Amino acid sequence: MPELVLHNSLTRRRERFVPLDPEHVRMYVCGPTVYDVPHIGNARPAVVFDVLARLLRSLYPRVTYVRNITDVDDKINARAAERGEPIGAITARTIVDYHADMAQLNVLPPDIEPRATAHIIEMLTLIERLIANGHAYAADRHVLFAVSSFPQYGRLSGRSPDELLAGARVEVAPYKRDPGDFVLWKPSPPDLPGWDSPWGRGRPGWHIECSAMAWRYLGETFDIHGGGSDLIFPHHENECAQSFCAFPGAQFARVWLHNGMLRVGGEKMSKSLGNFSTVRDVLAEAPGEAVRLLLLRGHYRAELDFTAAGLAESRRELDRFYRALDRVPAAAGPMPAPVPVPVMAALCDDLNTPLALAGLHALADAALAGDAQAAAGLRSAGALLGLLQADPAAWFRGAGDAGAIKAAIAERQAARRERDFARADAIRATLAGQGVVLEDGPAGTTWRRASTGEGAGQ
RNA sequence: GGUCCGGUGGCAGAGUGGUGAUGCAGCGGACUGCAAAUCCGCGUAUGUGGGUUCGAUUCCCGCCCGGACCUCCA
Repeated sequence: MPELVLHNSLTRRRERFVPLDPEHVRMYVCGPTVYDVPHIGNARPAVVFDVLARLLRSLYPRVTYVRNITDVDDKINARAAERGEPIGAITARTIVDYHADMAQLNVLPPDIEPRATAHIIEMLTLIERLIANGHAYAADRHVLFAVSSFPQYGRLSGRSPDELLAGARVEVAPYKRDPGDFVLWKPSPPDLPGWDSPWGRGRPGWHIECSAMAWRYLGETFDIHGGGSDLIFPHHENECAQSFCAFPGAQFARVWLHNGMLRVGGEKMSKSLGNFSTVRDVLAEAPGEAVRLLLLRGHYRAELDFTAAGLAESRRELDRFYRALDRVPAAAGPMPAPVPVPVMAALCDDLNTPLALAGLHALADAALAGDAQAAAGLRSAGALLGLLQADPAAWFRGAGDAGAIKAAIAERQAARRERDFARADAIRATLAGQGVVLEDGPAGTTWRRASTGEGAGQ
Protein backbone atom coordinates (compact mmCIF):
# COMPACT_ATOMS: atom_id res chain seq x y z
CA MET A 1 0.00 0.00 0.00
CA PRO A 2 1.42 3.42 -0.90
CA GLU A 3 2.18 5.68 2.02
CA LEU A 4 -0.24 8.56 2.43
CA VAL A 5 1.22 11.87 3.57
CA LEU A 6 -1.00 14.79 4.56
CA HIS A 7 -0.27 18.33 5.63
CA ASN A 8 -1.66 18.74 9.14
CA SER A 9 -2.76 22.30 9.88
CA LEU A 10 -2.37 21.57 13.57
CA THR A 11 1.37 20.93 13.31
CA ARG A 12 1.92 22.88 10.09
CA ARG A 13 3.87 20.06 8.59
CA ARG A 14 3.47 17.06 6.37
CA GLU A 15 2.89 13.87 8.30
CA ARG A 16 2.54 10.24 7.40
CA PHE A 17 -1.14 9.42 7.81
CA VAL A 18 -1.64 6.71 10.41
CA PRO A 19 -5.30 6.00 11.11
CA LEU A 20 -6.39 5.28 14.65
CA ASP A 21 -8.01 2.13 13.36
CA PRO A 22 -6.55 0.86 10.07
CA GLU A 23 -9.77 -1.05 9.52
CA HIS A 24 -11.91 2.06 9.76
CA VAL A 25 -10.86 5.57 8.79
CA ARG A 26 -13.09 8.39 10.05
CA MET A 27 -13.33 11.87 8.56
CA TYR A 28 -15.48 14.92 9.31
CA VAL A 29 -15.82 17.86 6.94
CA CYS A 30 -17.72 21.09 7.55
CA GLY A 31 -20.61 21.25 5.12
CA PRO A 32 -22.86 24.06 4.00
CA THR A 33 -25.05 26.46 5.92
CA VAL A 34 -28.23 26.14 3.93
CA TYR A 35 -29.62 29.60 3.31
CA ASP A 36 -28.73 30.18 -0.33
CA VAL A 37 -27.75 28.29 -3.48
CA PRO A 38 -24.14 27.13 -3.29
CA HIS A 39 -21.48 29.25 -4.91
CA ILE A 40 -18.41 27.89 -6.58
CA GLY A 41 -16.30 28.56 -3.49
CA ASN A 42 -18.54 26.22 -1.53
CA ALA A 43 -17.84 23.58 -4.14
CA ARG A 44 -14.10 23.51 -3.59
CA PRO A 45 -14.06 21.70 -0.23
CA ALA A 46 -16.83 19.41 -1.45
CA VAL A 47 -14.72 18.39 -4.44
CA VAL A 48 -11.39 18.28 -2.63
CA PHE A 49 -12.62 16.14 0.24
CA ASP A 50 -14.56 13.99 -2.18
CA VAL A 51 -11.24 13.14 -3.82
CA LEU A 52 -9.73 12.43 -0.43
CA ALA A 53 -12.65 10.19 0.49
CA ARG A 54 -12.24 8.27 -2.79
CA LEU A 55 -8.53 7.92 -2.13
CA LEU A 56 -9.06 6.73 1.44
CA ARG A 57 -11.63 4.20 0.26
CA SER A 58 -9.12 2.83 -2.19
CA LEU A 59 -6.50 2.52 0.55
CA TYR A 60 -8.51 1.29 3.54
CA PRO A 61 -11.23 -1.33 3.98
CA ARG A 62 -13.75 1.03 5.57
CA VAL A 63 -14.17 4.80 5.60
CA THR A 64 -16.84 6.85 7.32
CA TYR A 65 -17.06 10.30 5.83
CA VAL A 66 -19.34 12.71 7.66
CA ARG A 67 -20.26 16.06 6.14
CA ASN A 68 -22.79 18.06 8.10
CA ILE A 69 -25.56 20.40 7.10
CA THR A 70 -25.99 23.52 9.19
CA ASP A 71 -29.71 24.18 9.20
CA VAL A 72 -29.97 26.45 12.22
CA ASP A 73 -28.12 29.72 11.91
CA ASP A 74 -28.77 33.43 12.12
CA LYS A 75 -28.13 33.87 8.41
CA ILE A 76 -30.96 31.46 7.73
CA ASN A 77 -33.21 33.33 10.13
CA ALA A 78 -32.33 36.61 8.51
CA ARG A 79 -33.02 35.27 5.04
CA ALA A 80 -36.39 33.90 6.14
CA ALA A 81 -37.40 37.23 7.64
CA GLU A 82 -36.22 39.13 4.59
CA ARG A 83 -38.19 36.95 2.20
CA GLY A 84 -41.15 36.23 4.42
CA GLU A 85 -40.56 32.55 3.81
CA PRO A 86 -40.67 29.81 6.46
CA ILE A 87 -37.24 28.73 7.65
CA GLY A 88 -38.02 25.10 6.93
CA ALA A 89 -38.86 25.90 3.34
CA ILE A 90 -35.58 27.72 2.80
CA THR A 91 -33.43 25.01 4.32
CA ALA A 92 -35.27 22.17 2.58
CA ARG A 93 -34.97 23.84 -0.81
CA THR A 94 -31.34 24.78 -0.30
CA ILE A 95 -30.43 21.24 0.66
CA VAL A 96 -32.04 19.96 -2.54
CA ASP A 97 -30.12 22.58 -4.52
CA TYR A 98 -26.86 21.71 -2.82
CA HIS A 99 -27.25 18.01 -3.51
CA ALA A 100 -28.16 18.66 -7.13
CA ASP A 101 -25.23 20.99 -7.72
CA MET A 102 -22.70 18.74 -6.04
CA ALA A 103 -23.97 15.79 -8.07
CA GLN A 104 -23.30 17.81 -11.22
CA LEU A 105 -19.71 18.10 -10.05
CA ASN A 106 -19.46 14.33 -9.55
CA VAL A 107 -19.25 14.77 -5.80
CA LEU A 108 -20.37 11.54 -4.16
CA PRO A 109 -22.65 11.81 -1.14
CA PRO A 110 -20.86 11.46 2.18
CA ASP A 111 -21.60 8.36 4.23
CA ILE A 112 -23.47 10.41 6.81
CA GLU A 113 -24.90 13.87 6.35
CA PRO A 114 -26.21 14.90 9.76
CA ARG A 115 -28.26 18.04 10.29
CA ALA A 116 -27.64 20.31 13.21
CA THR A 117 -31.32 20.53 14.17
CA ALA A 118 -31.45 16.77 14.60
CA HIS A 119 -28.62 16.84 17.15
CA ILE A 120 -29.72 19.39 19.72
CA ILE A 121 -29.69 16.69 22.40
CA GLU A 122 -26.03 15.95 21.74
CA MET A 123 -25.22 19.65 21.84
CA LEU A 124 -26.99 20.11 25.15
CA THR A 125 -25.13 17.11 26.53
CA LEU A 126 -21.81 18.63 25.52
CA ILE A 127 -22.72 22.00 26.96
CA GLU A 128 -23.65 20.45 30.28
CA ARG A 129 -20.40 18.55 30.34
CA LEU A 130 -18.49 21.74 29.67
CA ILE A 131 -20.25 23.50 32.53
CA ALA A 132 -19.59 20.54 34.81
CA ASN A 133 -15.92 20.54 33.83
CA GLY A 134 -15.62 24.22 34.62
CA HIS A 135 -15.11 25.30 31.01
CA ALA A 136 -18.42 27.04 30.45
CA TYR A 137 -20.82 29.22 32.38
CA ALA A 138 -24.39 30.38 32.12
CA ALA A 139 -25.02 34.09 32.10
CA ASP A 140 -28.08 36.09 31.16
CA ARG A 141 -29.77 33.04 29.56
CA HIS A 142 -26.66 32.39 27.46
CA VAL A 143 -24.06 29.73 27.96
CA LEU A 144 -20.53 30.76 27.11
CA PHE A 145 -17.28 28.91 26.73
CA ALA A 146 -14.63 30.27 29.07
CA VAL A 147 -11.57 30.69 26.89
CA SER A 148 -9.34 31.32 29.88
CA SER A 149 -10.11 27.82 31.15
CA PHE A 150 -8.31 26.28 28.18
CA PRO A 151 -4.62 27.18 28.04
CA GLN A 152 -4.19 25.64 24.60
CA TYR A 153 -6.75 27.97 23.07
CA GLY A 154 -5.24 29.40 19.89
CA ARG A 155 -3.05 26.42 19.09
CA LEU A 156 -4.78 25.45 15.87
CA SER A 157 -4.91 28.96 14.46
CA GLY A 158 -1.38 29.69 15.66
CA ARG A 159 -2.28 32.57 17.89
CA SER A 160 -1.78 33.25 21.55
CA PRO A 161 -4.88 33.98 23.60
CA ASP A 162 -3.52 37.47 24.21
CA GLU A 163 -3.28 38.15 20.52
CA LEU A 164 -6.79 36.95 19.97
CA LEU A 165 -8.14 39.16 22.68
CA ALA A 166 -6.15 42.14 21.48
CA GLY A 167 -7.52 41.63 18.01
CA ALA A 168 -11.12 41.16 19.10
CA ARG A 169 -13.01 43.77 17.19
CA VAL A 170 -16.37 42.38 18.07
CA GLU A 171 -18.45 44.32 20.46
CA VAL A 172 -18.07 42.62 23.79
CA ALA A 173 -21.38 41.56 25.30
CA PRO A 174 -21.74 42.55 28.94
CA TYR A 175 -22.43 39.01 30.10
CA LYS A 176 -19.04 37.76 28.88
CA ARG A 177 -16.38 37.24 31.49
CA ASP A 178 -13.73 37.51 28.86
CA PRO A 179 -13.97 39.21 25.45
CA GLY A 180 -12.83 36.00 23.76
CA ASP A 181 -15.55 33.85 25.27
CA PHE A 182 -17.92 32.51 22.67
CA VAL A 183 -21.53 31.45 22.75
CA LEU A 184 -22.51 27.81 23.11
CA TRP A 185 -26.19 28.50 23.61
CA LYS A 186 -28.27 31.62 23.30
CA PRO A 187 -31.87 32.57 24.02
CA SER A 188 -34.37 32.39 21.22
CA PRO A 189 -37.52 34.52 21.01
CA PRO A 190 -40.78 32.78 20.07
CA ASP A 191 -40.52 33.75 16.41
CA LEU A 192 -37.15 32.06 15.95
CA PRO A 193 -36.20 28.38 16.11
CA GLY A 194 -35.67 27.27 19.67
CA TRP A 195 -35.44 24.26 21.92
CA ASP A 196 -36.08 23.85 25.60
CA SER A 197 -32.98 23.79 27.72
CA PRO A 198 -31.92 24.21 31.35
CA TRP A 199 -31.28 27.87 30.46
CA GLY A 200 -34.64 28.49 28.85
CA ARG A 201 -35.78 28.28 25.28
CA GLY A 202 -32.80 28.80 23.06
CA ARG A 203 -30.72 27.78 20.07
CA PRO A 204 -27.11 26.69 19.65
CA GLY A 205 -24.12 28.85 18.88
CA TRP A 206 -22.29 28.25 15.65
CA HIS A 207 -19.50 25.94 16.72
CA ILE A 208 -21.08 23.44 19.08
CA GLU A 209 -22.93 21.56 16.35
CA CYS A 210 -19.76 20.23 14.73
CA SER A 211 -18.34 19.09 18.05
CA ALA A 212 -21.63 17.34 18.76
CA MET A 213 -22.08 15.65 15.39
CA ALA A 214 -18.45 14.57 15.09
CA TRP A 215 -18.72 13.03 18.55
CA ARG A 216 -22.01 11.34 17.75
CA TYR A 217 -20.83 9.68 14.54
CA LEU A 218 -17.06 9.42 14.84
CA GLY A 219 -16.34 9.33 18.55
CA GLU A 220 -14.25 11.45 20.88
CA THR A 221 -11.15 11.02 18.76
CA PHE A 222 -11.13 10.53 14.99
CA ASP A 223 -8.72 10.79 12.11
CA ILE A 224 -9.37 13.77 9.86
CA HIS A 225 -11.26 17.04 10.10
CA GLY A 226 -11.50 19.18 7.00
CA GLY A 227 -12.90 22.50 5.87
CA GLY A 228 -12.07 25.82 4.26
CA SER A 229 -9.07 27.74 5.56
CA ASP A 230 -11.32 30.59 6.57
CA LEU A 231 -12.84 28.31 9.18
CA ILE A 232 -9.60 27.85 11.11
CA PHE A 233 -10.49 30.80 13.26
CA PRO A 234 -12.79 31.04 15.00
CA HIS A 235 -14.82 27.99 13.99
CA HIS A 236 -12.29 25.19 14.19
CA GLU A 237 -10.39 26.76 17.05
CA ASN A 238 -13.61 26.83 19.05
CA GLU A 239 -14.59 23.33 18.03
CA CYS A 240 -11.22 22.15 19.29
CA ALA A 241 -11.64 23.96 22.57
CA GLN A 242 -15.13 22.56 23.15
CA SER A 243 -14.26 19.00 22.28
CA PHE A 244 -10.95 18.90 24.14
CA CYS A 245 -12.60 20.27 27.25
CA ALA A 246 -15.68 18.06 27.01
CA PHE A 247 -13.56 14.96 26.60
CA PRO A 248 -10.33 15.38 28.54
CA GLY A 249 -7.73 12.95 27.34
CA ALA A 250 -9.23 12.56 23.89
CA GLN A 251 -7.61 14.14 20.85
CA PHE A 252 -10.67 15.19 18.84
CA ALA A 253 -9.37 15.38 15.25
CA ARG A 254 -5.82 14.15 14.82
CA VAL A 255 -5.24 15.64 11.38
CA TRP A 256 -6.70 18.96 10.26
CA LEU A 257 -6.90 19.72 6.56
CA HIS A 258 -7.83 23.09 5.10
CA ASN A 259 -8.47 24.00 1.50
CA GLY A 260 -7.38 27.39 0.17
CA MET A 261 -9.87 30.02 -0.91
CA LEU A 262 -11.05 30.64 -4.43
CA ARG A 263 -10.24 34.07 -5.79
CA VAL A 264 -11.81 36.29 -8.36
CA GLY A 265 -9.66 39.00 -9.88
CA GLY A 266 -7.10 38.54 -7.14
CA GLU A 267 -9.61 38.80 -4.30
CA LYS A 268 -11.17 36.13 -2.20
CA MET A 269 -14.54 35.03 -3.48
CA SER A 270 -17.00 35.64 -0.70
CA LYS A 271 -20.57 36.35 0.03
CA SER A 272 -19.77 39.56 1.81
CA LEU A 273 -17.85 40.94 -1.17
CA GLY A 274 -20.57 39.79 -3.52
CA ASN A 275 -18.01 38.62 -6.08
CA PHE A 276 -19.16 35.03 -6.21
CA SER A 277 -20.64 32.92 -8.97
CA THR A 278 -23.16 30.29 -8.04
CA VAL A 279 -22.44 26.75 -9.12
CA ARG A 280 -25.52 27.07 -11.25
CA ASP A 281 -24.18 30.12 -13.09
CA VAL A 282 -20.99 28.27 -13.84
CA LEU A 283 -22.76 25.12 -14.96
CA ALA A 284 -24.59 27.18 -17.53
CA GLU A 285 -21.21 27.96 -19.07
CA ALA A 286 -19.43 24.63 -18.88
CA PRO A 287 -19.97 20.97 -18.04
CA GLY A 288 -19.75 20.06 -14.38
CA GLU A 289 -16.80 17.87 -15.09
CA ALA A 290 -14.85 20.83 -16.45
CA VAL A 291 -15.67 22.77 -13.30
CA ARG A 292 -14.45 19.88 -11.20
CA LEU A 293 -11.24 19.63 -13.20
CA LEU A 294 -10.66 23.35 -12.79
CA LEU A 295 -10.93 22.96 -9.02
CA LEU A 296 -8.43 20.11 -9.07
CA ARG A 297 -5.88 21.80 -11.32
CA GLY A 298 -4.43 23.63 -8.33
CA HIS A 299 -3.19 22.12 -5.11
CA TYR A 300 -5.96 22.11 -2.54
CA ARG A 301 -4.06 24.18 0.01
CA ALA A 302 -3.19 26.95 -2.43
CA GLU A 303 -5.51 29.74 -3.37
CA LEU A 304 -7.04 29.34 -6.79
CA ASP A 305 -8.13 32.05 -9.17
CA PHE A 306 -11.44 31.18 -10.72
CA THR A 307 -11.44 32.41 -14.32
CA ALA A 308 -13.37 31.82 -17.51
CA ALA A 309 -10.08 31.12 -19.27
CA GLY A 310 -9.24 28.42 -16.76
CA LEU A 311 -12.63 26.88 -17.24
CA ALA A 312 -12.23 26.80 -21.03
CA GLU A 313 -8.79 25.28 -20.66
CA SER A 314 -10.13 22.59 -18.34
CA ARG A 315 -12.69 21.72 -20.94
CA ARG A 316 -10.03 21.33 -23.62
CA GLU A 317 -7.98 19.11 -21.36
CA LEU A 318 -11.01 16.90 -20.93
CA ASP A 319 -11.47 16.84 -24.70
CA ARG A 320 -8.06 15.28 -25.00
CA PHE A 321 -8.66 12.78 -22.22
CA TYR A 322 -11.94 11.68 -23.74
CA ARG A 323 -10.35 11.45 -27.17
CA ALA A 324 -7.80 9.10 -25.68
CA LEU A 325 -10.52 6.97 -24.11
CA ASP A 326 -12.46 6.99 -27.34
CA ARG A 327 -9.44 5.78 -29.28
CA VAL A 328 -9.25 2.53 -27.35
CA PRO A 329 -12.72 1.07 -26.77
CA ALA A 330 -11.38 -1.46 -24.26
CA ALA A 331 -11.04 1.40 -21.84
CA ALA A 332 -14.76 1.24 -21.31
CA GLY A 333 -14.65 -2.44 -20.40
CA PRO A 334 -16.11 -3.83 -17.21
CA MET A 335 -12.81 -4.76 -15.58
CA PRO A 336 -11.40 -1.77 -13.70
CA ALA A 337 -7.67 -1.49 -14.14
CA PRO A 338 -5.45 -0.62 -11.20
CA VAL A 339 -4.70 3.07 -10.80
CA PRO A 340 -1.27 3.66 -12.36
CA VAL A 341 1.48 4.24 -9.84
CA PRO A 342 2.43 7.81 -10.79
CA VAL A 343 -1.14 8.98 -10.26
CA MET A 344 -1.57 7.11 -6.99
CA ALA A 345 1.79 8.35 -5.72
CA ALA A 346 0.90 11.94 -6.52
CA LEU A 347 -2.42 11.73 -4.70
CA CYS A 348 -0.78 10.08 -1.71
CA ASP A 349 1.62 13.00 -1.54
CA ASP A 350 -0.75 15.39 0.24
CA LEU A 351 -3.33 15.10 -2.51
CA ASN A 352 -1.14 16.57 -5.24
CA THR A 353 -3.85 16.68 -7.88
CA PRO A 354 -1.89 18.83 -10.37
CA LEU A 355 0.87 16.25 -10.42
CA ALA A 356 -1.69 13.46 -10.68
CA LEU A 357 -3.21 15.21 -13.69
CA ALA A 358 0.21 15.31 -15.33
CA GLY A 359 0.16 11.53 -14.91
CA LEU A 360 -3.20 11.41 -16.64
CA HIS A 361 -1.76 13.33 -19.57
CA ALA A 362 1.03 10.80 -19.92
CA LEU A 363 -1.56 8.02 -19.94
CA ALA A 364 -3.58 9.87 -22.54
CA ASP A 365 -0.53 10.14 -24.78
CA ALA A 366 0.00 6.40 -24.57
CA ALA A 367 -3.67 5.68 -25.13
CA LEU A 368 -3.74 7.91 -28.19
CA ALA A 369 -0.83 5.86 -29.52
CA GLY A 370 -3.01 2.78 -29.17
CA ASP A 371 -2.05 1.46 -25.75
CA ALA A 372 -5.23 -0.13 -24.40
CA GLN A 373 -3.73 -0.72 -20.98
CA ALA A 374 -2.91 2.96 -20.68
CA ALA A 375 -6.46 3.82 -21.63
CA ALA A 376 -7.81 1.52 -18.95
CA GLY A 377 -5.41 3.06 -16.45
CA LEU A 378 -6.54 6.51 -17.51
CA ARG A 379 -10.11 5.55 -16.81
CA SER A 380 -9.24 4.18 -13.37
CA ALA A 381 -7.11 7.18 -12.50
CA GLY A 382 -9.97 9.39 -13.62
CA ALA A 383 -12.38 7.49 -11.38
CA LEU A 384 -10.17 8.16 -8.37
CA LEU A 385 -10.39 11.86 -9.19
CA GLY A 386 -14.07 11.73 -10.02
CA LEU A 387 -13.38 12.42 -13.70
CA LEU A 388 -13.65 10.68 -17.07
CA GLN A 389 -16.50 8.35 -16.26
CA ALA A 390 -18.79 9.58 -19.02
CA ASP A 391 -19.18 8.01 -22.43
CA PRO A 392 -16.84 9.86 -24.82
CA ALA A 393 -19.67 10.10 -27.34
CA ALA A 394 -21.81 11.85 -24.76
CA TRP A 395 -18.96 14.17 -23.83
CA PHE A 396 -18.35 15.26 -27.41
CA ARG A 397 -21.82 15.18 -28.86
CA GLY A 398 -24.28 15.36 -25.99
CA ALA A 399 -27.71 13.84 -25.96
CA GLY A 400 -29.60 16.10 -28.38
CA ASP A 401 -31.04 15.09 -31.72
CA ALA A 402 -28.25 14.89 -34.26
CA GLY A 403 -30.35 14.03 -37.30
CA ALA A 404 -29.82 17.34 -39.05
CA ILE A 405 -26.11 17.24 -38.40
CA LYS A 406 -25.79 13.72 -39.75
CA ALA A 407 -27.76 14.67 -42.84
CA ALA A 408 -25.47 17.63 -43.45
CA ILE A 409 -22.45 15.41 -43.05
CA ALA A 410 -23.85 12.92 -45.57
CA GLU A 411 -24.52 15.73 -48.00
CA ARG A 412 -20.99 17.01 -47.56
CA GLN A 413 -19.57 13.53 -48.08
CA ALA A 414 -21.40 13.34 -51.38
CA ALA A 415 -19.99 16.71 -52.40
CA ARG A 416 -16.52 15.56 -51.46
CA ARG A 417 -16.86 12.43 -53.53
CA GLU A 418 -17.68 14.64 -56.47
CA ARG A 419 -14.71 16.81 -55.52
CA ASP A 420 -17.03 19.76 -55.06
CA PHE A 421 -14.92 21.16 -52.25
CA ALA A 422 -16.54 24.56 -52.31
CA ARG A 423 -19.83 22.92 -51.50
CA ALA A 424 -18.23 20.65 -48.89
CA ASP A 425 -16.51 23.57 -47.19
CA ALA A 426 -19.68 25.60 -47.21
CA ILE A 427 -21.51 22.86 -45.35
CA ARG A 428 -18.68 22.56 -42.86
CA ALA A 429 -18.70 26.31 -42.32
CA THR A 430 -22.43 26.27 -41.70
CA LEU A 431 -22.04 23.56 -39.08
CA ALA A 432 -19.12 25.43 -37.52
CA GLY A 433 -21.42 28.39 -37.19
CA GLN A 434 -23.68 26.15 -35.15
CA GLY A 435 -20.78 25.12 -32.92
CA VAL A 436 -20.24 21.78 -34.61
CA VAL A 437 -16.72 20.75 -35.56
CA LEU A 438 -16.13 18.04 -38.16
CA GLU A 439 -13.21 15.66 -38.23
CA ASP A 440 -12.52 13.70 -41.40
CA GLY A 441 -10.72 10.47 -40.66
CA PRO A 442 -9.90 7.27 -42.50
CA ALA A 443 -13.07 5.70 -41.11
CA GLY A 444 -15.31 8.55 -42.14
CA THR A 445 -16.36 11.87 -40.71
CA THR A 446 -17.11 12.39 -37.04
CA TRP A 447 -18.45 15.46 -35.37
CA ARG A 448 -18.35 17.10 -31.95
CA ARG A 449 -19.58 20.19 -30.21
CA ALA A 450 -16.93 22.90 -30.16
CA SER A 451 -15.36 23.83 -26.84
CA THR A 452 -15.73 27.34 -25.52
CA GLY A 453 -13.74 29.79 -27.58
CA GLU A 454 -13.08 27.30 -30.34
CA GLY A 455 -14.10 28.04 -33.86
CA ALA A 456 -16.95 30.20 -35.11
CA GLY A 457 -20.23 30.72 -33.41
CA GLN A 458 -18.80 30.50 -29.92
C1' G B 1 -1.22 47.10 13.41
C1' G B 2 -0.57 41.54 14.66
C1' U B 3 -0.23 36.47 12.58
C1' C B 4 0.40 33.45 8.36
C1' C B 5 0.97 31.96 3.18
C1' G B 6 2.81 32.81 -1.57
C1' G B 7 5.81 35.20 -5.72
C1' U B 8 8.38 29.65 -11.46
C1' G B 9 8.10 30.63 -19.22
C1' G B 10 2.45 34.45 -22.78
C1' C B 11 -1.13 32.03 -19.23
C1' A B 12 -2.17 27.90 -15.76
C1' G B 13 0.73 24.94 -12.56
C1' A B 14 4.21 20.85 -10.12
C1' G B 15 8.88 19.19 -8.40
C1' U B 16 13.88 19.68 -6.90
C1' G B 17 20.65 21.56 -2.85
C1' G B 18 23.62 19.97 -8.83
C1' U B 19 21.80 23.63 -15.45
C1' G B 20 13.42 23.28 -14.28
C1' A B 21 7.36 18.40 -14.87
C1' U B 22 2.70 18.89 -17.18
C1' G B 23 -1.25 21.48 -19.65
C1' C B 24 -3.22 25.60 -22.63
C1' A B 25 -1.76 29.16 -26.10
C1' G B 26 2.12 30.30 -30.02
C1' C B 27 5.63 28.92 -34.05
C1' G B 28 7.64 25.23 -37.82
C1' G B 29 6.86 20.40 -40.07
C1' A B 30 4.08 15.63 -41.19
C1' C B 31 -0.85 14.02 -42.29
C1' U B 32 -5.43 16.27 -44.95
C1' G B 33 -8.46 18.45 -51.25
C1' C B 34 -8.47 22.27 -47.26
C1' A B 35 -9.45 21.83 -42.26
C1' A B 36 -10.10 19.33 -37.51
C1' A B 37 -7.82 15.65 -34.65
C1' U B 38 -3.19 13.20 -34.15
C1' C B 39 2.13 12.91 -34.50
C1' C B 40 7.26 15.19 -34.70
C1' G B 41 10.09 19.49 -33.52
C1' C B 42 10.90 24.71 -31.38
C1' G B 43 10.96 28.87 -28.23
C1' U B 44 10.65 31.82 -23.59
C1' A B 45 10.57 31.26 -16.53
C1' U B 46 12.39 30.44 -10.87
C1' G B 47 10.31 39.02 -7.84
C1' U B 48 14.82 41.54 -5.74
C1' G B 49 19.50 42.27 -2.74
C1' G B 50 22.62 39.65 0.44
C1' G B 51 24.22 35.05 3.24
C1' U B 52 25.37 29.62 3.85
C1' U B 53 27.43 26.00 0.24
C1' C B 54 32.00 23.23 -4.26
C1' G B 55 27.07 24.42 -6.11
C1' A B 56 20.42 27.46 -4.54
C1' U B 57 14.94 28.13 -8.00
C1' U B 58 15.17 24.90 -3.64
C1' C B 59 17.96 26.60 3.03
C1' C B 60 18.60 31.58 6.03
C1' C B 61 18.00 37.15 6.36
C1' G B 62 16.43 41.98 4.36
C1' C B 63 13.43 44.42 0.72
C1' C B 64 9.44 44.77 -2.92
C1' C B 65 4.77 42.75 -4.53
C1' G B 66 0.25 39.76 -3.93
C1' G B 67 -3.19 37.17 -0.89
C1' A B 68 -5.50 35.17 3.59
C1' C B 69 -6.85 35.35 8.81
C1' C B 70 -7.54 38.53 13.22
C1' U B 71 -15.51 39.81 12.14
C1' C B 72 -20.22 36.20 9.05
C1' C B 73 -17.62 33.40 5.27
C1' A B 74 -15.84 27.05 1.99
